[in-house]
Amino acid sequence: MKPAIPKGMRDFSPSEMVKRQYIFETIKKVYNRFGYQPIETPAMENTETLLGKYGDEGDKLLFRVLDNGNPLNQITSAELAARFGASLFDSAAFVNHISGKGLRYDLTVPFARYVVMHQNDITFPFKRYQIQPVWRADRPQKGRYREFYQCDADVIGSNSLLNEFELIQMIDEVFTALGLKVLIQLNNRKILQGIAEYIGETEKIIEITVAIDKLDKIGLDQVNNELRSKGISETAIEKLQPVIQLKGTTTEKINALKNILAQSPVGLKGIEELTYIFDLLQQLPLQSAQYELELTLARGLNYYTGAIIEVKVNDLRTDFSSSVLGGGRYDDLTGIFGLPNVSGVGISFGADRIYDVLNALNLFPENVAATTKLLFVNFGSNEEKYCLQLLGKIRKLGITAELFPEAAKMKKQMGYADAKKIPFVAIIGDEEIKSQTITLKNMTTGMQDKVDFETLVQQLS
RNA sequence: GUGGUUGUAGCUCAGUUGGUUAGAGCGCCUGAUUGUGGUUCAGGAGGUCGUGGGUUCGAGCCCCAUCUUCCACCCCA
Repeated sequence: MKPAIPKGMRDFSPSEMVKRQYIFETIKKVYNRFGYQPIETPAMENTETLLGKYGDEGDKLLFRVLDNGNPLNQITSAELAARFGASLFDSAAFVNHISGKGLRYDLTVPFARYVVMHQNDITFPFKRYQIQPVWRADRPQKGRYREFYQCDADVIGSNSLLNEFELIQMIDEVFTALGLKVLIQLNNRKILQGIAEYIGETEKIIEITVAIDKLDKIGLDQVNNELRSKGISETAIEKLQPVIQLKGTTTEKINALKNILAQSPVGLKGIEELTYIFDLLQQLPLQSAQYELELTLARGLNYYTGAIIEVKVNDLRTDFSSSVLGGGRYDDLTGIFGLPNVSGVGISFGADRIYDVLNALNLFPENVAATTKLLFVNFGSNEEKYCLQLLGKIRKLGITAELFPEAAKMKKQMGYADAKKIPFVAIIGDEEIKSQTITLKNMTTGMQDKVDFETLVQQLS
């Protein structure tokens, strides 16, 4: 049979893995330094944990896993025939009947489930990070994969806005370390709700936010058309115009919003929250990340209730427009799992997109590919044993070294070192063993020398 | 889910209006060089032309279906 992998999923070769690990390590280090602790959850969750958490669109994108055994055995053939034959055959119910679990769609919902299940062992506020793949049955395209890694950090059990601030600091730390210029866009769901109230369409907040989220992409006219098609009244749309077109500095925008939302307690609360965060950012400036208030930022996920965070690449050398991070606050995510009134706030780096951007911009450091430093040529069993001793010593000193596993032709062994870009080769035969020396060849210059062990170590470190 | 696009050697790609035995570059293997890679030279292996149907005397090329690639929409990291 012909080897293949499922649509939208990828293999990663060594040259890619060293770069990927560099990203993961950078993020992990920052998370650790801020006191976040790692957890992992299983690739699969029960269907009922997943369903209904990401909206109708999200439900469609869930990978469903067929029950083990033959789930159809549980249905009698008569029943099946009746269901299939009936015009009202409920395919969704049928799928649920034969599939009790699915691949996780994100890390936030499994985390909420985790928190509820382990609430007695957790000290709140609980700061956790989680770096694992998630799966979405989306059509693959630029910056979009069916299997990709999210790098989440969340704080659960604290309402303090200091958490939002800390998350923003971590975003800055990570992208500064990676050398990537980014723009952190901030918004607040409460402000969006206030705007919906202000224009008299409180019920349509989701439709409104989804539409205005596209302002950048499709322009004002198209946004208004979409609002109309969602049944928003003309007067509401008219009232909305000056709001979504607000220009100026963050302070100017906020001042304008204070007037507009003066009658909306929720809206004012949102402004207060944002102001608090912006004040902190002013007192303790970020290292390299830019930030702004972006009123059209909505995010699709239903569960955000406060802060909304999104990060975009801010480098003219690339037109990569997808977000490389998303996040926000969700006041009652654990409620549906039976633990009400616990607030959480978190962020999620999209590692695969960050990889694509760093690669396009050539921002991976040269030395990420820290490969083998020294290869011992293998001449046979006697020489092998001798080399193994030296190899052990070298590795103890922290130098990456290997012995070619068979006494192949010299050409083959040298070719291996060359292909693997190993900078030094140690050639040890009878002669060298007798004289207690090592013939050390520098593969870049092509020069070689007889040296003792100390000199060898010196050359390699 | 909607619209478009792609598939020929390990990789990148040629392949004429449908016509004999499907090519190139790179890579790989062997040798020139039995303790010396990257350069050079000589030779060699490697293809169900994504898959399944159809049209035709004849299909890599035309038609249909399907899978895959990439892109846009929806949505999103």
